[in-house]
Amino acid sequence: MMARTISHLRANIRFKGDSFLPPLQNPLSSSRFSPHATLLASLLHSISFSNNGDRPQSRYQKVTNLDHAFNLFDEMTQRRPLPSVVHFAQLLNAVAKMKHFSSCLDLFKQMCLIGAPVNEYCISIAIKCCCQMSRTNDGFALLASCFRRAVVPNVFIFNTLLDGLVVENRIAEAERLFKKLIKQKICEPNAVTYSTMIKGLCKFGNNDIAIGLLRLMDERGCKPNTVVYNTIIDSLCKAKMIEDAFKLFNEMVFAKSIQPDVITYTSLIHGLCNLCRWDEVSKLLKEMVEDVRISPDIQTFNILVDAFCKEGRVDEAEAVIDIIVERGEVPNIVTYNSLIDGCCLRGEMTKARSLFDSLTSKGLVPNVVTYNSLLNGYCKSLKIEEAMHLFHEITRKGLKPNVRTYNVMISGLCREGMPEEAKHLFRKMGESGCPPDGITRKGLKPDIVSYSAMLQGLFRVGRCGAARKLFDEMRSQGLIPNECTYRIILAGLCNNHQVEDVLYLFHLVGDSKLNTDIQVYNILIDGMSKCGKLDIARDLFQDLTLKGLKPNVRTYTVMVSGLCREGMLEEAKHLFHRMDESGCPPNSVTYNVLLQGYLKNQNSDDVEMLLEEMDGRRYSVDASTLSMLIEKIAAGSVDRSMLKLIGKLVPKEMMDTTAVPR
DNA sequence: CTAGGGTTAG
Repeated sequence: MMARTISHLRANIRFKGDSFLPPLQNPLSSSRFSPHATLLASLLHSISFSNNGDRPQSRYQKVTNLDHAFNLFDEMTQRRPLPSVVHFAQLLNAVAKMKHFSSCLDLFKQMCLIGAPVNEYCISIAIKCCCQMSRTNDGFALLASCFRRAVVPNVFIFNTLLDGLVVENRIAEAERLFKKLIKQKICEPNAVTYSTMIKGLCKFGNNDIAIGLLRLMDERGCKPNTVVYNTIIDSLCKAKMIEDAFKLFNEMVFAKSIQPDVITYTSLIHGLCNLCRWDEVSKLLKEMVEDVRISPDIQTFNILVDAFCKEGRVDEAEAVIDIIVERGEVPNIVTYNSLIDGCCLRGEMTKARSLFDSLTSKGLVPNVVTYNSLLNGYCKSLKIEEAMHLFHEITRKGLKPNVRTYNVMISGLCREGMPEEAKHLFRKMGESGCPPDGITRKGLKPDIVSYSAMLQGLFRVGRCGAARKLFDEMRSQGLIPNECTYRIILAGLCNNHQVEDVLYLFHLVGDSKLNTDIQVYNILIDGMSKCGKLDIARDLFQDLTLKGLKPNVRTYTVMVSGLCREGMLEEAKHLFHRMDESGCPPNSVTYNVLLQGYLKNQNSDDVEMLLEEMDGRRYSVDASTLSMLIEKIAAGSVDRSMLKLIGKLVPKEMMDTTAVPR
């Protein structure tokens, strides 16, 4: 009766609590906070609080710091008779919950040493610690000790080990263990076993097999639950297979009557955000809020904040943060990291910096993600000094730079033509050892992105030999070059006039996926014509259509540029006119390229016509075109009467820095 | 009393 009253009350409160959320058609015209709503909110809070007061915790469960835990453990081991295994287990669990996995293992080993009682619960905690530290093999060694102690391992232990294998990406072994449990009837998998195995399959993109396993568990009499469905739905969303995700969602809700929860909705909303399907995001958000059992939480809102930031709508993201606060939730570091990253991506470093500086006053501590966004922003804004300064601050603050941190710095230094400094960091990242807390973490290893950035830097300063050596080193590390590496190498070789090597590599790769990319052709066409091999560039341009590739604006532009370079103005003009017909209209860059071609070849009438067209399309001249125009006017090869028109084509920002003759 | 699902970065 009481339970029914509470749940009824809760439902009502949740329902009225909807007024906290703005109308969903426009999530940003936020409704103000009514006093009534405040009252309901505090009531809701008190209800969820009183429900929570289960059982008092024992002194072993209450341990909150490591010293305390060790002292208590020492005291326990002095007692005779020894305390019960339950108390030891509670202490172990408390230490594990604090994420002091290796300390927890030390305590477990000591227990074994002094002959304290050890049951399968203690062993499962110890195994959990091994797995959490990516030392699943040690977990299996502990499993062996189960057999020696005549302790029968239970399904908890196997689930933990299975998860350890999945965490370490040892998917084949996970599958083997899973099958062995069933075939040898070691223990019957439960829903957790299935969801863990399904998570592993999803992690490797085997969504179909994961769905197969979902069917299998049902057939074997293990009812799928929300977690199992959520795991697959999220994986489908991440693979942009949103229709399949919704198919499963409908099956779960309507055919199986399994309740979706906040995680189900959050996954789907995230998937829709990634596809920019905003109407459906609103619809789902509305559906979620109208279901009295479900309410969006901070993670749901963080996804919305991030989505707005990625759309470049930082103002709207900030409005979502206001809504979070109005609803009585607390924005966390993830919320602000998205916001800071959004500013950095738009080059708004002053705002990013002031957000960063305001974190402390909000009780938030920047983490390595925060720093990486700022580093990236500073590097892209060519403020390498500021980035370097911040990079050193990371370790000073007791944080550990990760591979991304290093990669951002490496590419930033390379972009500035400082490959030596980049290489220093590149070598340094491998040396990072164990942090002082004794938790063993793997040292950082340069990954494919680190190598690619480094290669780009070496090519930039013309050090092809060093690039070649680094490429071989990368291969010897077992790193497979990806499409990005491939493009960097092609462009690098082109820029250094290594024509034969480029063509050799291109033909070596043949018709593989790498060469069915228009970007590759753009690099090659541009590269070949810059190396004076216009005939090869032309062949490539002919070739790409045969391979089923569609030239884009860049393709046409580099081709026009190549033709202009060789003074083949008629052909350039012809190609230029073909662009509109091909549904690929020239952009500002194309116009500038052709204009420079005309200017170099003293084609005054065409210059005027092109300038008029640019004005009509609201395009502007770039800095190098402008200086060439000025030069030609000074030399008298372009008529001064065009100055007025030219003035219209100079963007405002350039007016301040460039002297335009009057 | 232990085990499984959703958010941020190049």
